[in-house]
Amino acid sequence: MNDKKVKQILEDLDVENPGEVCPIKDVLAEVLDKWTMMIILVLGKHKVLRFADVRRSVVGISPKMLTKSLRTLERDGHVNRKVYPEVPIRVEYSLTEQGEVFLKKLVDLAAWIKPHVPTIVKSREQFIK
Amino acid sequence: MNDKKVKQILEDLDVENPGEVCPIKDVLAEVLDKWTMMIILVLGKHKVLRFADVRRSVVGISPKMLTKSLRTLERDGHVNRKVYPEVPIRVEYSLTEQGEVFLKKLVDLAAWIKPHVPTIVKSREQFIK
DNA sequence: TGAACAAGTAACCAAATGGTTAGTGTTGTG
DNA sequence: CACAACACTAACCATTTGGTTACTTGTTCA
Repeated sequence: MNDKKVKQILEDLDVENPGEVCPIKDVLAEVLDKWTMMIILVLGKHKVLRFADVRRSVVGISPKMLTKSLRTLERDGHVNRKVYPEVPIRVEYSLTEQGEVFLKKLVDLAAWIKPHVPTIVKSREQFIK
Repeated sequence: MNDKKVKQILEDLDVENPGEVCPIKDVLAEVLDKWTMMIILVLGKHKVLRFADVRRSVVGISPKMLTKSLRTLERDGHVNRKVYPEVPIRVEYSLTEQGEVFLKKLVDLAAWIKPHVPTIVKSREQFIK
């Protein structure tokens, strides 16, 4: 591994600067959150979904967390929120271009980690105490 | 984006299987945890560190979280823990080969996300309410 | 004799996280 | 005329998370 690159990233992530807000860590943490990740993935698959659709697709999510996660994704520019002021109201969610980029990275990450998982599971089983 | 691949990952991540334990999500979540990530990075930079060294390098971490994170990393096979039964006791931590692989991926991920951060920060500022 | 050291561990506590349930307002349907 | 549909929001509460502080253990050094 390239030491210079590691050192650079350590600086970028502000490991030695206590108390500082690090936007890189922040953006990463938010996009890699359990529910957020799932929402990006289902929006990647279905392209356009209404609130209730996402709720059905992401099994187990509560309306509270769904709203919260969608707002964060919207705020960070990963998701479009389009409101149709009909009655009953209709709201459609979809990935932005930036959201698509993140989707791609998430899929890559999951695909990359997949073959490592059996080894790790084995390592866990052998770990006593 | 390749729809087949997204569909495959959605299946791998068990989005539609409620209550199931998904090892991929699990392994990802543990390695991407705030403190765990920092520990992998400082071990990548310094190669071998004692408990107190890691504590100094990862500014702000409490001994409780340090122990917990190191145990998880050891359990998952990312970190070696070598005990020298001297007095006072000496314990050295270093990355395993697998840990080095994860380090590389973490650095790649951070490096990749870095140029996206200013756009996201701007998007946040423009987001009202 | 007793303080210091290393690598934790134990006990306690505050804060954050997130689930559940009920409610909002309007309109089309049985 | 009551109820379902939709996209949330508010209030409440249980659980989880993680920080702080003090303690352990055996030997060496002052």
